[in-house]
Amino acid sequence: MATTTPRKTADERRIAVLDAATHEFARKGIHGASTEDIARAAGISQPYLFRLFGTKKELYLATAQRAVDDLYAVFADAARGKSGVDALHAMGAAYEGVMADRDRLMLMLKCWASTDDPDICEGVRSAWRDLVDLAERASGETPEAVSAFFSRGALLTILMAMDAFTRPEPWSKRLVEGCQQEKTA
Amino acid sequence: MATTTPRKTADERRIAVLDAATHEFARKGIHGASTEDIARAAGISQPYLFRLFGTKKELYLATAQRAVDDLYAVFADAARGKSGVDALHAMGAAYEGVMADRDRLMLMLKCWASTDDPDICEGVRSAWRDLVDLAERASGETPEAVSAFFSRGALLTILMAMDAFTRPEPWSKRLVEGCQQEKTA
DNA sequence: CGTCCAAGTGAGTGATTGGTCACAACCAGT
DNA sequence: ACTGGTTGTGACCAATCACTCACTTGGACG
Repeated sequence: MATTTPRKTADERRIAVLDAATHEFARKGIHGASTEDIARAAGISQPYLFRLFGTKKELYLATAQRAVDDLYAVFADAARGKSGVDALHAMGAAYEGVMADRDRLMLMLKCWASTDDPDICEGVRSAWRDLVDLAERASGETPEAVSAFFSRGALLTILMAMDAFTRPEPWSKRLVEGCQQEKTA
Repeated sequence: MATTTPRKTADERRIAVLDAATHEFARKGIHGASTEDIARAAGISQPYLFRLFGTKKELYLATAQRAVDDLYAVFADAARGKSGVDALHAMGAAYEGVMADRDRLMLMLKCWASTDDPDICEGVRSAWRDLVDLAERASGETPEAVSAFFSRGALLTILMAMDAFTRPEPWSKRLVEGCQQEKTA
C-alpha cells in the first residue's frame, strides 16, 4: 500500500529545477522569486534544491546560462547554410519564435536589468559577445546591418514585454510596422 | 545643548525619499530594495516613509513616474524649435545625457523588466505612448525613422547597462559604431 | 499661554526568507 | 546480507521584510 518512491537522477532533478526556476525568475526576478516556490514547482524539497545548486544566485546564473545557450543554438541553427541578409532574417524569425515564450522573454529582460551584479553582468556580456559574433560571422554583413538587427531585436523585446502585440495600440503598431518596413527595404 | 530639530515640509521629505528610492530601486529593483534602506538614505524613519507613500509599491510607482515625467520634459525641451531628423538627433543626444546617470538608466531598465506587474506595465505603456507621440509630432518623420530612433535607444540602453561604454570590447564598439554610422547616413 | 495640527519616531508584529543539519530511504555491487 | 554512495526530506534558524501603533515634538495662530 505504501506508494513506491521512484527516484530520479540528480541531473533529471536539476533540469526540473531549471524549468521551474525559469518560470519563477522570469516572473519575479532574482529577489522576488523564492527558493521554496521553485522547489515545490520542481517537485522536490527546498533543502534538496540547495544541495543541487548551492546558492540561490548560482541557481539564477545556471538558469540564465541555460537560456543563453539555448538561444545561441537556435540562432546558429536558423543561420545554418545561409549568409548575408538572409541569415539575419532567419535569425530574426527564430528570435521571434523564442520570444513567444514569455518566460524566456522576461528572463532575458530581467537579466539585462540585473547587470548591477557583476556576475550577472559578466554573463550578459559574454552572451552578447557570442551572439554578435555569430551574427557577424553567419551573415558577413556590415556593422550597420548587424547593429540594426540587434537594435530591432532590443526594441521588439521591450515591446513584447509590455504586451504591445497582444494589446496593440496605434503608436505601438506604428513602431512595429516601422521596424518591419525598414527590415524589408 | 539638545540639537534643534529643524523640521521640513512633507513635500520636501517626499522629494528626498524619491531621490533615495531612485537610487535603491535602480540598483536592487522593487523586490531587492528595502524600505528601511530608502528611509535611512532619505534621512527619515521608516514609519514616516509609509505615512508619506502608503505602500512600497506606491512608492515604486511614484519613483518611476517621476523619472518618466522628467525624461519627457528633457525630450520635449531638446526638440523645441526643431523638426525632422534634427529633432530626433537632438532627442537622441538628450537621451544620452539622461542615461549617463546610471540610476536613471537602471531604473528604466528595471521598469521594463517588471512589466509582469499590471500596474507597472500600464505605467511603462503610457510612458512609451507619450514618448513615441512626442517623437512623431516633434519630428514629423516617417514611422521607419521613428522606429529606428527608438530601436537605437533601446540597444544603447542595454549596452550601457552592461558597461559596454566604460569597458568596451571589439564587438560592442562595432555595434555602437554601426548605430552611429546608420544615424548620420 | 494654550490649542491644535502636522511632522516625526521607538518599539514592535507576524510572515517569509535563504540556508543548514541530522537523518531516512533507496539501490547497485559484492 | 551487508555496505556505501546517492537521493531525498523534516525540522529548524537567524535575519530580514513590509507594515502598524502608540506616542512625542515642533511650530503657527489666537
